Amino acid sequence: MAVNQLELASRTKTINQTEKFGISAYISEENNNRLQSIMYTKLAAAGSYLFWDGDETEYLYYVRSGIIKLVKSTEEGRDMTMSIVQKGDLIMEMNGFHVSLHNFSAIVIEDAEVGVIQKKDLEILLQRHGDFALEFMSWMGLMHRITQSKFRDLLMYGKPGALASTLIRMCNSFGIACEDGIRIDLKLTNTELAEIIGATRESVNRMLSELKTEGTITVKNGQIIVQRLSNLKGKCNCPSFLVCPLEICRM
Amino acid sequence: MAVNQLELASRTKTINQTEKFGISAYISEENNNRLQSIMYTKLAAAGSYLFWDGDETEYLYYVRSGIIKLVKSTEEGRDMTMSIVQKGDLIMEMNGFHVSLHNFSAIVIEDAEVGVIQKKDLEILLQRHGDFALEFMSWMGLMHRITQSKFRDLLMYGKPGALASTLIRMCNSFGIACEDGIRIDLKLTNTELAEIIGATRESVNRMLSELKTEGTITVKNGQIIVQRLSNLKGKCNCPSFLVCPLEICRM
DNA sequence: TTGATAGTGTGATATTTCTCACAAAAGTTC
DNA sequence: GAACTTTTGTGAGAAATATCACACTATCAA
Repeated sequence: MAVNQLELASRTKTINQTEKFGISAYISEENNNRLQSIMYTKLAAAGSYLFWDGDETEYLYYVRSGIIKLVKSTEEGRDMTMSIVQKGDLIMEMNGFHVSLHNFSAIVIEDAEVGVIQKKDLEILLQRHGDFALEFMSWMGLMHRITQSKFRDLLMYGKPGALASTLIRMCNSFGIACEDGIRIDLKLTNTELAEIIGATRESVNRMLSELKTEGTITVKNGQIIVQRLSNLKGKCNCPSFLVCPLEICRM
Repeated sequence: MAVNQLELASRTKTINQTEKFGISAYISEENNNRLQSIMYTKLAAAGSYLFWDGDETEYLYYVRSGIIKLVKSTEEGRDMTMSIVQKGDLIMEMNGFHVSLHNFSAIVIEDAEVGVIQKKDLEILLQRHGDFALEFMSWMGLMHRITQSKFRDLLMYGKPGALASTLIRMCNSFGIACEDGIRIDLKLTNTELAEIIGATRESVNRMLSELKTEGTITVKNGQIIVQRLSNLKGKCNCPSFLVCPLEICRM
């Protein structure tokens, strides 16, 4: 049985592609233009780094296209992916406008075009336009809530729950409705998935196998298609989508 | 061997008690006064709730005294403590100034006096005073970074690492220098500790026993005294405190 | 001071997750 | 399309963590 139509409509990015995405959905047209006006464009090839863990937080990055992952590395070489961002997302990591250091690296995983914003320029803009500052704060608050709900899911329901939560979020952020269900339009290896949920590649592999035999997911051309979203929801205690605000349930 | 003096000085709340604490350390005297001016005082007894998961996010709470924990409950009755806040902390959970719902409950664990702030009043204040808005954003950014680093620690180094990280953070937030080391001035049961790190009471109990026999910690009057902070740091890959900004390593 | 209640300590066992080892499959390059 | 390289799949065993059961200790209120 496929996912019901209401879910498809609300849960996938297809309908959103014609609409506003990322931070622009949270700020006015005018303020969005202001924000755009202080960026300069930079192209970043897959595999390159926008910044490294420990660099100064001098700039913010507005993602125009491509995919970028935010990764914390440990000395022992185990990486943890904090977030995966795309078109419309703003990469910002700073406590204020004074000097501080990045806590993770930004690795481009699909060729990207980003708008680079000088912290100082943003500060001037925010100070001058009170309404922009408020909108920006709203967005910051939302990002914080996403982080909280994400990590809560990763901690509370074991690795299968963590994987299920991640797959649901990927549906909401990268999903495209298709006849079989929701296709996650993002190619990740099992190792990359493991780094998101804090598990080993082998565990992820076994869990995915089980989801396949259950009929919850299927894989086509290396992309995961979620056939039974409700199965995933059950594994991570995701309440009915009326209660769980979609804007928070994302990567 | 006790903790070295430099560490003691920087890592405990003793020196900070005469200084600014919580959000007031991040905003100017003038803006702090503005913030105080829109609060009304409320007393909340231990055991009471400031708000419940699912309530509308109508107010913010500035903690003047007492201790409050922010808890997410699941249907199966397993709770997870997201944060423990104290004097100077601001409890805020909102994506912007429109209607939204709390994602966790705020439970008073030591009699508290809080300043209640109407979301609408704060909005006016922030819009009117651009410098306040910037300071407020700095603080929001910092809170987000604390959340990220906390959950990262909870996920990456197993339960012993999660416990070690939590104990270090408790030293920084509630620690008082004493002759044996750092006394954590907060009484938590093993169950409460378990709810912070996402483990069972029994696991916490066994891990604490081991820390005791190692000589890393000791318990006096129901409070934990950390005797060898470096032992804890080793367990959660905490880099030297010159690299890890203290403002981020807190509860 | 005595129950009642809440919290701690600990063994035995089950379950989850990781580790290691290696084979099979898929993707890339020349 | 042969030779690499990367990724996936899987078994066996080890390690970490949870579960259950119950005794013990501390705290508190009458």
